[in-house]
Amino acid sequence: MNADASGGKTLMNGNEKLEKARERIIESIAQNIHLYGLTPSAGRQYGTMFFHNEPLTLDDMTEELGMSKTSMSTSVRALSDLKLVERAWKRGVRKDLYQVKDDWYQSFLDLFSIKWRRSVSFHSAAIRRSLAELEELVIDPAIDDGLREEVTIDIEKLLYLRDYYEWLDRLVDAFEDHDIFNLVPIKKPEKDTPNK
Amino acid sequence: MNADASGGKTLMNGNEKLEKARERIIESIAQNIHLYGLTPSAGRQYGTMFFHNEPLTLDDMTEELGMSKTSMSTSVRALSDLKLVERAWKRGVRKDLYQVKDDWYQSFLDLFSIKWRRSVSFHSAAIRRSLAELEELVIDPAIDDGLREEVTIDIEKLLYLRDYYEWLDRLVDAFEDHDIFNLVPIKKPEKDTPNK
DNA sequence: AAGTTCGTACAGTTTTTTCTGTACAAACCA
DNA sequence: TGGTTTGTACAGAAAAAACTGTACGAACTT
Repeated sequence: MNADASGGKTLMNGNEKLEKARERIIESIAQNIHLYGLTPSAGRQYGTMFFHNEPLTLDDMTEELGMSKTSMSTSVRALSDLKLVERAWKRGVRKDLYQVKDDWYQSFLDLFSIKWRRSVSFHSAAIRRSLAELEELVIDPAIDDGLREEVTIDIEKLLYLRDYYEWLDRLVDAFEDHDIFNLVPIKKPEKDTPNK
Repeated sequence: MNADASGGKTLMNGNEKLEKARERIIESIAQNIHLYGLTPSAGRQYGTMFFHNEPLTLDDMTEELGMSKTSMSTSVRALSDLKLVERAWKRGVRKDLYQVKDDWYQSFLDLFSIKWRRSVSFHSAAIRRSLAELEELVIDPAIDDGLREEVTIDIEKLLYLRDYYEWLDRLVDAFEDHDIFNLVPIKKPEKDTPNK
């Protein structure tokens, strides 16, 4: 079991060490993926795929994670919806193959875009409607002055919100268009240059 | 009940209209607050506070939302942790008073900062550790070449992640320092200027 | 066309989260 | 000091979410 031929100070062999180092990262992803609105299981799935150098099938994942194929199917779909994972092809393989997208910067931008764009348009629609209603209400001569004042205050608030979501929309634009990299540049493009 | 003195085309009176307009916004917030990691209930609580022009006590919220005081207490804490809500004081009132922070831009930046900063440092720590272990492992003469190659690949991956989180950290800086407003400016500062 | 294989819809179960009521400590009041 | 009032910890109930097994349609094989 613990036979260790080398004169090292550890009881673990090399494979175990590698596995442990990977496991730590995977667990770290699992614990933080809630920021992406995903479950720890999906995070573990992602992490597993991340360290596999070949694309995986649903059956592979079932094997690796000891979970049902149904679960693998649903969570790989969730990962794909957020563009964290993409399909791959390999000739001769009939099963669907999946692999992680390797550009994490882009994945982050995609996440941001998908999540917040949806939110902005949802909110904007609600604000537009309520604003229209209140602007109609405020000029209604039949309402009393106390109410009119309340309505006026609410209109102010909604105008503020409208501006805010308009700003948020432009922020998403800046992410989508990669303008954000002008403000916060990526240091090392892809390859690391030797010696500084 | 539906006595409507005005000659309007609606059956609702002014108060109902106002209430409906508010309700739409509140529900919109409730449906989207999951982006902040909060429950719809907390969102409704926030929305209710948003339209109240006076700070609210826990008992007020219990009244407004028909939920237990315990729930109000826990979710107002969650809202405070994300700096969406702050305590207020009013002389003569013994109870704790809460109100929404009125700067949504700042709230957004706070959220971003709180959520992602924590994530970055968590990930970075894991990466540092695993990287150290693997760099020790890769120079171990006792491991075979197949394993060494795998370890080398993983080290590459971890270096990539390290760069990525370093970038994310700088991105959070840019938000915290308000540099983001240089890239995506707020249009109307606070007050809306009449006639452009 | 019959037989496989694969992915997912769906219903039911397990697990997790949210919510409530009770209980109690701290602060205030008289 | 004894009596309120206020906020929250905690245990249990209710609600929601995650997960599994079965079933089935679609695509491929022969």
